[in-house]
Amino acid sequence: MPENSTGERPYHHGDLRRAILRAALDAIATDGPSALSLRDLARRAGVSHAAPAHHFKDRTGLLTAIAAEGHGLLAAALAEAEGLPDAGVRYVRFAREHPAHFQVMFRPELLREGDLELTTARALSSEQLRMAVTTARPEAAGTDPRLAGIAAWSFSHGFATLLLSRNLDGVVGDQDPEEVFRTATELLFPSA
Amino acid sequence: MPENSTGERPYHHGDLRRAILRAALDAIATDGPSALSLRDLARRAGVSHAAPAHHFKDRTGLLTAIAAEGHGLLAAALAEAEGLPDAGVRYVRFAREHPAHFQVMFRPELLREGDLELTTARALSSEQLRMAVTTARPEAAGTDPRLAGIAAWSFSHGFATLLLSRNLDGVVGDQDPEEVFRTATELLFPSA
DNA sequence: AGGCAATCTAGCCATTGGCAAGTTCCGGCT
DNA sequence: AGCCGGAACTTGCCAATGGCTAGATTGCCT
Repeated sequence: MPENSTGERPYHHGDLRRAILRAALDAIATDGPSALSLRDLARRAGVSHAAPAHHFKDRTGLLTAIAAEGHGLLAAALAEAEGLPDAGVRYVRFAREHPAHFQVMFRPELLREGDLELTTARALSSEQLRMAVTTARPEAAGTDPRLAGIAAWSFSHGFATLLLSRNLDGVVGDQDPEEVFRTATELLFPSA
Repeated sequence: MPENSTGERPYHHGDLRRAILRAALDAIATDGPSALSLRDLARRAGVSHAAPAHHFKDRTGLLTAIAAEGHGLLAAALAEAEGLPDAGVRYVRFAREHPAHFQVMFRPELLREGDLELTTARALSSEQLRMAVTTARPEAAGTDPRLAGIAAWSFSHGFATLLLSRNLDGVVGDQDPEEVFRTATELLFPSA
């Protein structure tokens, strides 16, 4: 008898997986992945401490699921990009809009490397990365696209990383980070 | 009586602080900062589990000390740089030679932000960063040095980060990462 | 209606970080 | 020399965590 009147929660949560994910993203965004506590997530969702394990095997499983989701979101964002600079802007925007995903996606030591969902999602996003570089620089046919890709990715990734870790606060000031990135991009890739 | 003949360790370690630091750098370099266990470090050094706390208040204190040391090392490395591209190369080289330091230095959530040693060491390295940019680009007088600094730092930091997190393995292959970075730099900063 | 599998709970264990109180030792001062 | 203050280290403790196992509950499918 669920005693549904007031306060009493039903035995089955209904959407625990998503609830845990939401809480995890929230916690990671504010305190980083290291501070993530499965038991705390369970408490927030109002379930027992062992409940999360049923949806994500372990801590690593949870982080892996987040990383996979992140790669999917990133791939979608990059797919709409028009030109290399725009792809970079979208990369940075993704990092700002999904800081928790971003902080987890590129940390192999936190992830279950063999995971299928992760592998396929990662393949998607890398493919978009590659696409953005190869299709968008017809005028620079002489340069190695592989090298250009490394350069563009390093630049965007570095900016996003430094931004999220608040290491650019002093330099960017109150300007819009996205705009700063855009102008910096024009400095490095004077194609536009 | 220390019973110095065989096996028996003296009550005082002699150089515990350094021993703990060495062990910590080792552990972080292989498993990342999240996997760091104070008790494990104590075991490795052959002391009790509470001994480390005497030299570094807590986990945060240890990581803060490492970060401060790292900023000092980075500042020293950058001080010898000749030109912006060379500074970038040295930045990447520093990350490869001191991966543990590098992985900790730019993670505020792991550090005691008020710490004096950290603050001063960080001031040193940022100053060298700024120097490398402002002094090395006389021909591009028109461009905002602040923006050029962001661009250069983002690029170098991104490359170093992606390299350490093994996200460039597939792209760099068996080439020398430093050489790859150098040629990528020439692509972005066609001054050389 | 019956049963099965997914979902969730309860309890246990090893490990960890951090704190407090006690012990050993070094070094300086008289 | 003797002593004494403080630094270096230890032992013991507590709360919290991740992960495992066994058991309870429930929705769903036939």
